[in-house]
Amino acid sequence: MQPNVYARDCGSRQVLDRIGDRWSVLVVLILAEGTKRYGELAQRIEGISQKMLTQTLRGLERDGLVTRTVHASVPPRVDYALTDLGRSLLDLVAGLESWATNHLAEVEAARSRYDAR
Amino acid sequence: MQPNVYARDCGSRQVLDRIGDRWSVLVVLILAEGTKRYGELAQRIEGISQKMLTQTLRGLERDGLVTRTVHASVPPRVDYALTDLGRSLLDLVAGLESWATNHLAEVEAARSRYDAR
DNA sequence: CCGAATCCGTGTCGATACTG
DNA sequence: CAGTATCGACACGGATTCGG
Repeated sequence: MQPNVYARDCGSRQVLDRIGDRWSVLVVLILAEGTKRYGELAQRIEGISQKMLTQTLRGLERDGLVTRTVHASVPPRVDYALTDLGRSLLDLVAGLESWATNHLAEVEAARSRYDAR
Repeated sequence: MQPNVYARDCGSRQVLDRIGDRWSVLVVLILAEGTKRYGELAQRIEGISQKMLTQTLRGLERDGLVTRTVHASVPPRVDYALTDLGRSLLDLVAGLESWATNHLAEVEAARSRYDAR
């Protein structure tokens, strides 16, 4: 039987949670361009704290979606890149991004209507 | 210019957040089958609290993804259904579900490797 | 200098109990 | 049946500090 996302204890829930994570999607989208340094990720994603960026990257690394490479140099340098598994997510997250941008106006209109009610 | 999901104050961030919401995805997937009552949603989604189900449905309604219909009867009856906008999300969330189920094994393997490290 | 770890205020989540 | 109210626990986020 297929994993069931509606079941409480099915791991597929946790997988969905990671995909759904607000920061994970943005990190994956940027890493789609290629290997990036920690600092570049921090700059590109406005509003993310160092703590959450580190935590997000750790989670993605743990789930096998990104690799983390530490270069022993001064100044220190840490590179992140997508794994094959991570790249298999690209179409999906790119779809999310384009849906969000394409339907933003409709959603905002619906919100105005709801709030004015 | 297109909305930029990386910008802090762009509404597309909020749209992404709703799509990414752990419960929203599950609710939308079930409503894909057709109109559902509050109670049926609560039963189908294991582990969701009444509070979060209500909150999730309100959010989806506010964003114009779901309609809420109250029937003045005893016992009360409230129906939820997807709007056209909500249906436009179906392919995407179905894709998320299938990715999660299809790659669950790989993710769990990666986690074991990481945790054993 | 860049990246990670720590402390702490705050908001959000979940469980339980209660109401129209 | 379909919510609302309340409260404790936990996770988030910011600022600061540490470490290579």
